[in-house]
Amino acid sequence: MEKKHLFGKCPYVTSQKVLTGKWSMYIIYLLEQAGTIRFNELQRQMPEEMTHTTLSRQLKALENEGLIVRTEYAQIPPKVEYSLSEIGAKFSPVLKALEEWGDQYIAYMKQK
Amino acid sequence: MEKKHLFGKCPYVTSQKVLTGKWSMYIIYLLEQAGTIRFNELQRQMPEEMTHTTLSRQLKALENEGLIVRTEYAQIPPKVEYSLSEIGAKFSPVLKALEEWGDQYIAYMKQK
DNA sequence: CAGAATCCCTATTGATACTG
DNA sequence: CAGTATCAATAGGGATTCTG
Repeated sequence: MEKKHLFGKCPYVTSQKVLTGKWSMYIIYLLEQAGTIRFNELQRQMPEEMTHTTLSRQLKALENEGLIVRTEYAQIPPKVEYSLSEIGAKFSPVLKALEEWGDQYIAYMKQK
Repeated sequence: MEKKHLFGKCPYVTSQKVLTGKWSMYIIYLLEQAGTIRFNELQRQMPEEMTHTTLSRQLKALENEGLIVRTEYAQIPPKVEYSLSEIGAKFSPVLKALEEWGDQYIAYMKQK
């Protein structure tokens, strides 16, 4: 993923780029719910199947973008925890609005 | 684009799929601002260059997803207007939250 | 003016195997 | 456990050309 100059001038274009990853919104949501969560547990809680390769890449992308924090414990077997960064935590209102709209949208599409 | 079963159970996954298009957020934003807008005018107001082919595809995708309404006037030269649908208009709070967060994010990244 | 039809090209994803 | 490396498959965007 490796993006540069993500911070342009337009908040919409910027947000869109940050949220490019296919699972980014749900990852942020899970981190917000869990507070802190380990890699494998995160993978298990994803709504659809995904390989750890994919999850790993998305996490790294979000980390590079500054949204999440990765904490590695020097032990064997390895233990790595993820949580939201400060700016990542501020994404919360967006998630809230998104959840409400998403539910309305789902309901609306079902009735058709 | 042509997506099926966009309405799953999870509002986040659903939203993410709807917003997949590289320009979807900005298009919705422009339609919200303009109310009603013609194809070429829409293209001119996009923040970055994009061909009409690409814009056309994104608009069709958003139309298929029910977010926007396309009105065609039977005249020559053709005149087509786009506006938000009812469910599309309800996306407004998300845009608002997104704009705020995007600005914060841009400011945060600049200072680093 | 507002597309549709093509082709090309790249980014992203998925699958698999290997590692400390 | 939590990755990395590699390759194959795909989707999405961009450019060009043609149309009523």
